[in-house]
Amino acid sequence: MTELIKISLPDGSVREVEPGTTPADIAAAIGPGLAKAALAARVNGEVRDIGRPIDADAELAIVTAKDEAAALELVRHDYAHVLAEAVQNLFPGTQITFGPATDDGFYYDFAPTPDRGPFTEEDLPAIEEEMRRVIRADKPLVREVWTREQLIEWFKAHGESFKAEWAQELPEHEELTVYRSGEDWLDMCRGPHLASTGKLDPNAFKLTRVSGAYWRADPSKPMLSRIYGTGWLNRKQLDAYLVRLEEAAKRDHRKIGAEMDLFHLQAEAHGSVFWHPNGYIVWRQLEAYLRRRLDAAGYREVKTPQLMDARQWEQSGHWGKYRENMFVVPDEIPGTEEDEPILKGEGALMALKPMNCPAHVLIFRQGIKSYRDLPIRLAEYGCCHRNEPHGALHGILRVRQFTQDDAHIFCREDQIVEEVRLFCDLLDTVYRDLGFPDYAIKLALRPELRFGTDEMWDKAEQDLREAVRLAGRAGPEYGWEELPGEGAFYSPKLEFHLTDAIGRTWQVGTIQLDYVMPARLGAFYIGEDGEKHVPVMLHRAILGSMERMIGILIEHHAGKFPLWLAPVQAVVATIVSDADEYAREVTDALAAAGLRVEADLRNEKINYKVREHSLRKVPYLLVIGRREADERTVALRPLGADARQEVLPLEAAIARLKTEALAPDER
RNA sequence: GCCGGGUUAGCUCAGCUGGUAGAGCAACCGCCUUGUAAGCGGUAGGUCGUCGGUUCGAGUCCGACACCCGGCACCA
Repeated sequence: MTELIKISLPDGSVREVEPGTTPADIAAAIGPGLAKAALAARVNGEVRDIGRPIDADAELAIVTAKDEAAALELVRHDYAHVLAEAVQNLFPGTQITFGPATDDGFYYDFAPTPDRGPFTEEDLPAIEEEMRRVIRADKPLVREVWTREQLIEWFKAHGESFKAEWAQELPEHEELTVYRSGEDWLDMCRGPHLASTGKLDPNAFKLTRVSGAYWRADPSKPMLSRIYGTGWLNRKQLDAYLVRLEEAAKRDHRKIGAEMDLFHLQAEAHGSVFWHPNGYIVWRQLEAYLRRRLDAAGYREVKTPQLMDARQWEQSGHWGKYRENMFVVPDEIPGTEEDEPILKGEGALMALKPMNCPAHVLIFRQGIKSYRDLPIRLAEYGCCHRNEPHGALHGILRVRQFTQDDAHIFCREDQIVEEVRLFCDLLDTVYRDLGFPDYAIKLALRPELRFGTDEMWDKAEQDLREAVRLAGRAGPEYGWEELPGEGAFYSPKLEFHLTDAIGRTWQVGTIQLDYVMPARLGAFYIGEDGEKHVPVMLHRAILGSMERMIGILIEHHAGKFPLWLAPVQAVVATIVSDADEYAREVTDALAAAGLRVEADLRNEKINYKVREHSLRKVPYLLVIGRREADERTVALRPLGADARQEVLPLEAAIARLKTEALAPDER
C-alpha cells in the first residue's frame, strides 16, 4: 500500500492523494469549473505544468487567468512555441533557436534556409493563419526529460545546429526537457507550458514585426530572423493593447515636433537637431528654470571648449576607451586650390568633446584649492558630440550632438554621502516640477572594460549604496535595483528612471562616483594636514540631455505643455472684424504682461480658428466677439474639446494667465 | 555597424504586370462678417531621395549611396 501525500491548498484545506497525482487531477476533484480554467499549477510557489505529477507533500495553487502575471507569461511562452511550429510547417528547413515571452508578447528567433532568406512582414499573415490552425488542432503539450546526448543527437539528426550547440552548453546540473506538441513537433524547453495548444485563444495574438537579431546577442555570431508578436489571454486584452499602441504613436515626439513646428532633422546634419523658434522657447524655459534651481543649490555655471587637443583626451583616458565614438578634427588649415588635397594630414589631432568632465577638472586645477573650498560644484549646459552607431539614432531622443545639464562636484571623501543626498533632493524637486513624481533609482555596477583597481570599485559602489540608503531612497518605492556590468568605465553610477504619463520609463538622471579621473588629470587640494589630496569627483545630470528631455516632455504631455513651457501660451481670436481693434489691444496687454501671445484676426469662422489652434495645442484661446469688445471682457477658452470657457474682464484674465504662467520654482 | 521595410506636392497618401504623375488638407485669389474642433468657389504647386545601369521609353526593373522607420548590437 502506497503512502498518501499531503497537498495543501490556498484555502487552508489539505487533501491526501496518491503520489504521482497531477494538479489537473486535483483541480478536477475540486470542481469542473476549476478544471476547465486551470492553466498551470504553482507547486511550492514554482509554476509548473498542470499535468506534471506531484511526488511529495506540497503546497498547491491552481494558476488560472485570474493569476494574470503568471497566466500571461505562460500564454506568451506558448504562443512563441506555436509560432515556431507554424514557421517550421510553412518553411521546412528553417531552424529554431530561442523564443521567450516579453513584456507585451513574445518573439522567436529563426535561422531561415539560405535560399528563403529572412522573414518579412509580408510573411506574417500566412504564419498567423498557420498558428491559428495549430491552436485549433488542440495539440497536447507533453514534457519529457532527455539526456544531453539524446538532445544533441536528435537536433543534429534534424538539422538543428543552433539547438544542438545550445544543448551542448547547458549547465551540467540542469534537468534537460523537451516539450512535444502532438506527435510531430518538439522543442527543447525548460517549460512550463499549458496542457495543450487549444488553451490559447486563437484571436488574442498578433504578429507585429520582423527584425534581425544576433545569435546569443553577439554581433560576431550569425544574424537570425526574429518574429515578434503580442499575445494575451483574450481578444479584449489584445484590442486594448492595440489601442494603447495607437495612443503611444499619437504622442510620438517626431510627429508632434513637426505639427507644432518645434524642430526638424535633415540628412545634411544627421543626428543633430534644428531647433525652430517654437522649440527653442521650450528649451530656453527649461534651461532658465533649471539654472535658477542650480544657482539656489550652490552650483557655479561654466562654459568650456568644444575642441581640445587629442593629448588631453589621451590623458583623460577617453582616447583609449572612447575614441571610436569621438569626432576627430585635424588642427590644420584646409587647402583651397583645385589640385591640392583638402587635408594633408600634417596637423595635430583635436577632438570635439564627448563629455565635459576633463574640462571641468582643468578648471578645478587652476589655482590651489584648500579643503575648505570643497565641495566645488561646476555646472555646464555642455554641448557634446558623440559619434553614435547610425542605427542607434532616433528622433531627438538619441542624437550625435546634444547638450547635457552636466555638473561635476569636487569634494572630500567625508562629503560624498551628503553631496549624493543633496543631489537626490534636488533631482526629486526637479522631477516633481516637471510632472514626473514617479521614478526609480538603480545602481549600475562595474563594467568589464574599466579603469581603476577592484578595491576602488568596491569602495565606490559601497559608497553609492550607502549614500542612497542614508538619503532614504533605497526602498522598493524607488524601484531600487542593482545592475551588474552597467556602470561607466570610470565609475559606478546611480541611474534615475522616470515614468511618463502612459507608463513608459526613461533613464535620464545619473550620479557617478569617480576616484580615477581627478587623479589622472592631476587634480588635488590641500588638506587640513597640509598635504596634497586627490578630490573625489561626482559626475551628475538631472535632465540627462536637453534634447532627450524635451522629447520625453513632448511625449509625456502629448504636446500639451504646461503653460510655462508652451511655445505659444495664448491666441487672441476674433469672431468678427469689428472686434479687431480691441483684439489688438488685448494682445498687446498680454504681451506687456510677459505672455507669449499671438493675434488671429484672419477672416475665418471661429470654428476654423478653434480647430487650428487646438491642433497646435495652444493652451488658451481668448475669443473676442462683438459682445466682448463692447464689454471689455474676453472669453477664455482652455485647450480641449470638453473644456469650459469663462467670460471675464480683461484685467482679470491677464492677472490669471500671468500667475498660471509662472515656472514651478517661481510660484 | 547588422537584418528587414521605406523615400512621390508644404503635410497625409494613391499610382496594376514599364508608356513621360493624382487626391485631400495646407498655400494663394475671390465670396461669406462669421459665437467655440474644418463655410463656399477658383488658381497655382512635383528634376517621383541622389547617382549610375537596363530599355525605343523608368515613379515603376537592376545596382550603389544617403537618410528615415522597426528591431538587433551600442548607449562609455
